[in-house]
Amino acid sequence: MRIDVLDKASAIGTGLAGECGRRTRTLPPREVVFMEHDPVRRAYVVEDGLVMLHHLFPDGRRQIVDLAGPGELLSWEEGGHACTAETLTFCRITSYELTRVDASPDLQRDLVRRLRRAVRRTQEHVTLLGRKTALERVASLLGRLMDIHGKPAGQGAASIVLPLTRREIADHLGITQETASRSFNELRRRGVIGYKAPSRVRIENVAALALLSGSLRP
Amino acid sequence: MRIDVLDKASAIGTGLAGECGRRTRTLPPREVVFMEHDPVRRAYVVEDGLVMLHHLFPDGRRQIVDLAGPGELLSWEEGGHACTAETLTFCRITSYELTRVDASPDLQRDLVRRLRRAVRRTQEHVTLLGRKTALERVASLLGRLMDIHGKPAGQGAASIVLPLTRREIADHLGITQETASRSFNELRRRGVIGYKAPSRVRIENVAALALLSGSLRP
DNA sequence: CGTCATTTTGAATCGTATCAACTATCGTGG
DNA sequence: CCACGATAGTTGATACGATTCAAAATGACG
Repeated sequence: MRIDVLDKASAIGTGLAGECGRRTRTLPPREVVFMEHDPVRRAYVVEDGLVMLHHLFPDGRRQIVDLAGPGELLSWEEGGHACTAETLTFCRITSYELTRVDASPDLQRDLVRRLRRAVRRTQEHVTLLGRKTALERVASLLGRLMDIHGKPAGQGAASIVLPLTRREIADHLGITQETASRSFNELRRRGVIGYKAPSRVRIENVAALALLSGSLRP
Repeated sequence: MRIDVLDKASAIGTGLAGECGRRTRTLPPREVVFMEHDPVRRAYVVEDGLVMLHHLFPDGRRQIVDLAGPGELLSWEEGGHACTAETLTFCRITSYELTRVDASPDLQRDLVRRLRRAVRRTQEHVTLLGRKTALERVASLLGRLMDIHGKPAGQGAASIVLPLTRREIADHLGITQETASRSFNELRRRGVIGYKAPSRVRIENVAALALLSGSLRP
């Protein structure tokens, strides 16, 4: 069945390789976009869907360094890729040949804007990892996914489908899957969120969630 | 006395504001370059010295998000500054008016290269905060400061002067000052480093330090 | 409807934080 | 130049949040 999805995707896969080194691809969930250590030849922008950037330690520890949603730059580093990029949902990803980027000031300006946003996003994640509690981390992530993904569900509520497992959430937030699970349940116990299936979360109280995510005045 | 240094610096302070919105300033240690929430008007590159970027939580928690050494981009974010920048040593900092950056492709290319390095640096810090132990964090920081700052001291040894207090090191590494201090002493106990004054560290065994900093195959 | 992966829960343990001295260092003024 | 107070660093005892290990419960999917 995994194979089926892959084949289906390959069919859609080839985008129009039209002008100046731009390429758009559609990928199924759990597909590798590029691998750690690969040379960086293109800049990737997520048009639609959610992609994770992760780094694996030699001893098995894993850090999901960044999540990139629609409009966000996935990677445009110096030297080889420092992380592996993998889709979490069906994705449309546009990439630009780096040699061509230099030639087009307009394109460069656009990518720089996205790159600057990526810096800010990553810096914010640094403050999350450096100084937030487990509960604050989970609340922060839910807030971010809500902004990217969430559909309004009336009365200051919203619903989101989590495309990450508890394990992946943990590896993004610098905690363990058990702690992630306990934090979700704690948020539920407090009435901030609700869910029957672990991946279909309803934010019952958006304001409370924002408060719990730290970095907001109490 | 603090006043004296400031005055001295002000004297050196004004750089040649020559071509196209570039400005170079020399600042004494512990001087604010720009403040959180200030609008971003310039891109800053550290020519010489060490600068920290830090973010303050409303409840007093602090995260030192980044350290920028010679040749490294300090800030060029979207929107207002997310962090305050403060010198740790005497610094020479060049900044470029953003409106002029757009106009000069050469300058833009140069800054983009530095910006891409900043992303990688910050991503590496994410993995440090997400998945490393206190000892690994301190070892990693010493390794980085050695690369920036360190002077060879024979037989695979090096000496560095730490321009950060234990408290600042802790706020950079997502630990407490006590844990930072204990980690330093643990490294000393193991013979990896040595010091009499807390800020004048000698790396006795560079290879062992690299090994302890994690992310290296054992 | 059975199998496998994911999630949850519980209990014990561990690493780091916290709180509280104590010591060392440094800049300052007597 | 030395004594002083202030700041920074170290150390110890205890507490707590998160991890670890184990097992049960739930959910996804053929």
